[in-house]
Amino acid sequence: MAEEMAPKYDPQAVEAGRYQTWLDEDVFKPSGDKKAKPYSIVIPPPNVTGKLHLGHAWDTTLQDMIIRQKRMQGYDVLWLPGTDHAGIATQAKVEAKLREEGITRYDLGRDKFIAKVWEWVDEYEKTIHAQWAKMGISVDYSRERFTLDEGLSKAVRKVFVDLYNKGLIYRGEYIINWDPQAQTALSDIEVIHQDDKGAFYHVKYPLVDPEQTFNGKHYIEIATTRPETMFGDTAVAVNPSDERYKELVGTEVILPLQGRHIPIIADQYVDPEFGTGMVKITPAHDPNDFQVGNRHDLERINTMNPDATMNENAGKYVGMDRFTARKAMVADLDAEGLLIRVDPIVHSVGHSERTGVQVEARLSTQWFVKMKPLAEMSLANQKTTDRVNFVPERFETTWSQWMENIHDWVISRQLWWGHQIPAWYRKDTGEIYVGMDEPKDSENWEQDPDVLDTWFSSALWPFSTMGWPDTDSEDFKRYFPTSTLVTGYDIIPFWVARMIFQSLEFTGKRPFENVLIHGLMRDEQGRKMSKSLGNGVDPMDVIAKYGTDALRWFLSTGSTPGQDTRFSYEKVGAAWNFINKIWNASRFVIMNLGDLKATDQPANRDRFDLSDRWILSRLNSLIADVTRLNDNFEFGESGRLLYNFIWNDFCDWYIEMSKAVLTGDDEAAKTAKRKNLLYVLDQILRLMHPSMPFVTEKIWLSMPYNGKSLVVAHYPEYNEALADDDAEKQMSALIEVIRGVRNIRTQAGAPISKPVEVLIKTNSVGIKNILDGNVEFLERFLNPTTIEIGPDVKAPKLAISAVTTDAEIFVPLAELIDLDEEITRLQKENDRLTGEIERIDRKLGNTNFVAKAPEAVVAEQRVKRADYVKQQEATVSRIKELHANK
RNA sequence: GGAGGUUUAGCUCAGUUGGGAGAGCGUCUGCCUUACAAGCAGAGGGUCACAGGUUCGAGCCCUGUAACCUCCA
Repeated sequence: MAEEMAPKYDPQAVEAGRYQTWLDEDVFKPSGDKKAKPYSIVIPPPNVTGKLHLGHAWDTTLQDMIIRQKRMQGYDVLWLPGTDHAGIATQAKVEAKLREEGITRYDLGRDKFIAKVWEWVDEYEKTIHAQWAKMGISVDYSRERFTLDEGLSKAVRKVFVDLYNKGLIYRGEYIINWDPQAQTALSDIEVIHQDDKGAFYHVKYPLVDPEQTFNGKHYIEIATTRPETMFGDTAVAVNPSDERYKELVGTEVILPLQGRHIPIIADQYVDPEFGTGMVKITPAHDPNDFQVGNRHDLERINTMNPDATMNENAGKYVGMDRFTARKAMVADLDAEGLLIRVDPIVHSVGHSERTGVQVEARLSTQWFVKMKPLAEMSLANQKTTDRVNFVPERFETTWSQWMENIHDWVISRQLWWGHQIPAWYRKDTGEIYVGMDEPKDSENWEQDPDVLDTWFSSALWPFSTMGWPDTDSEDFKRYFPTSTLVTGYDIIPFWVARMIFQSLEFTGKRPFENVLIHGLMRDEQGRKMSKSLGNGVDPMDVIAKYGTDALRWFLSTGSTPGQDTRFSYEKVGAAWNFINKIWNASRFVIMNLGDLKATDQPANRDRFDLSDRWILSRLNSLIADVTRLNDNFEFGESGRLLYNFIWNDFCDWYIEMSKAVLTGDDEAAKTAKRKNLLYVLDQILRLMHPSMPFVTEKIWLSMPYNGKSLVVAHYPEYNEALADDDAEKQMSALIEVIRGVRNIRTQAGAPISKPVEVLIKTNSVGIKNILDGNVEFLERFLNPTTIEIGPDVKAPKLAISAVTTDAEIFVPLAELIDLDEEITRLQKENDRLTGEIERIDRKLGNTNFVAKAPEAVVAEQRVKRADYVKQQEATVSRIKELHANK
């Protein structure tokens, strides 16, 4: 039964309770239809203790659009949701919370601490679920996964053990990125480089040999940005080809403040152009120096504790924080006359992605994945038919370049929250055991206390969530490999790349056929949204203001694939306006259905008027275009087409024209019109449902149907029988005439409420027939006193005119017309037409153009020319007449 | 240093195998026309960053330059 619709779209009223109804109706689960093709997506799992931001909202909206359309198209659709334990981020949060209570994780101990984190997880998971519900995403909750689930943890252990046994995971001492606040190792991509203010400290390193001088001095000059690591220096290096320092190589200097004798060595690594061309080598505190140290067999002296305070190797500076120690040492160098000068510089400094503190290069024993073989395999796979399609394509370059320059992946993290590394060390011998389960004589072994990098488990997400390593599991067989993955470009190395190589390595297949990459959501000024700037926008606030559908429409159509987008409430407001337009168009249709019984078919063709044939033809090509564009993930383009069709074709023309019929007294025509209005609206709602599910469902259910839910209704399909070029041409002619008269009215300052006489002179039988056949529409749109149409229509002496392709329009407005003004206007029009004709003549006069351009293009120019000429002739003769009347 | 992106109307952005550039918002004018005034009907507004090249023809393809942004080293 059609219920009364409010005159204004109210998202709160529309959305209330709807999501729960969908869940109750269980429409988000796969159909399980074995004859249908499967289509699957796994959600990029958000941090379980985080909150969804606009980036998530964007990401999930795109996925939901794809999923809802595929579901309506009859695919057996699975969208699998889940969350990520986010090791370092989550642990940092809980530790911060504990700090407020004045305790540390060590006070609690590992087991109690982890229990505490689980409490948090349970609480925060609810937030994410509530947000997903608000967003309206059609995921299958019965398959929801968490990266620390038993099944997924088993997958993690299996992958670790297998890679270890294949020699692709190893443990070793290496210089790694160290977060001194979280006190854990970080992988290279968890380090954010940013330009910081620092200084080059020029320091004297005295020569050991009392007889030796260099440039007449008894010392050499070393420039360093990190004097606090000085106590770890084990050499000074110069470039072997640097003539200036050749004589020094092989001699020794005295390490200032410390007194140790260290050698001067030659190594390619040193850039002679940079600084003084001499660098101190500190193998335990710099990754490059570490490499130099390996080449020259230098001692590695670690001078810092894990919390970045100085250790006993730093002499009297022991216990000082690294930055305090820097100041103290510089002051002491100065006091001893060893500081030459301090040059301020801006240089790139690594910071922890999570805690923001300056990262230390630290020597330690960690677990690594040997990346080269995995990277090579991934790159090779892109040359096969099992390749991953990056959309847009250019992101494949981002990925492949990263894979080509790959470094080994540090996977151990000195955290408690995560997958504990399945490696055990024998207490007495130190022997290493790696396995799925702990050794039988577990009392003799101790498990590695560290956990794995979170990305190690998310890399398995597309298949671990499907039941792997149980390769016989139904979901794994049916829905893996997945169809499409949707994520931002910022996460390509972290996640996309790792899913690809882990999937290829362990399942022999790509994890997904397509990876759709979107950009970043920026603020109104184009800045990245960030906590520190405080410019983040909570999607829930946007929804409270404009509704989910408006936010979704903005997110899904407001951007180009791969491109960043600026958020603004104004844009969401525009989306609201559009939905309000749909709402009101629907309101009009539903209010005018009369006693029309349930139908989802158009009227019989023999009852069609021109506007019916036209709108159905337009709708039909819209369906083809939207389907094609969406299949290519071009949602912005398809959105524009939908917007234009609904607002311009459907609302401005079709509905307006329908009023002529609906207010008439031909009952059969009325019924046909009602059916067609309902049909087109129904198709529109189906097309719009994937991007704005709430409002379309609400409207659809208030139509005289027996439909259960749009979620599982059929998506429109192109129907050859509805294509009608003839109707589209005729309608264009009709619209042209109506616009012509409207233009005249504006020029004359004659509002629509003032009836005017309309004269249309045309020699074209076709045009006359169209106009005669649709005179009811002309009357409705033009408010004429009389309309005269034909070849013999006489141009009135005083009238404003307009010229269309095959007709001249006159509106006699003796009292309103300013002859000179009208002549000037027509003269301008004449000039424009002259210009157009000249331009075309230049083209057609070019023999190369006529010879080489496609025939259709040449023909089109000829048609255009003929049209312009006709219009010009009419304009010129009109000017003459007006002159004659002066 | 390497790679990628961006540069189109006042603002934010589209522009689908090259065939005289569009939208939203804003501006101006006129309308409370029975779905919508958050609306309707009109209008104005652009040497498509710059310089070359290819082509009958370039916003689109090629080369170079500039500015801004991002990633990597």
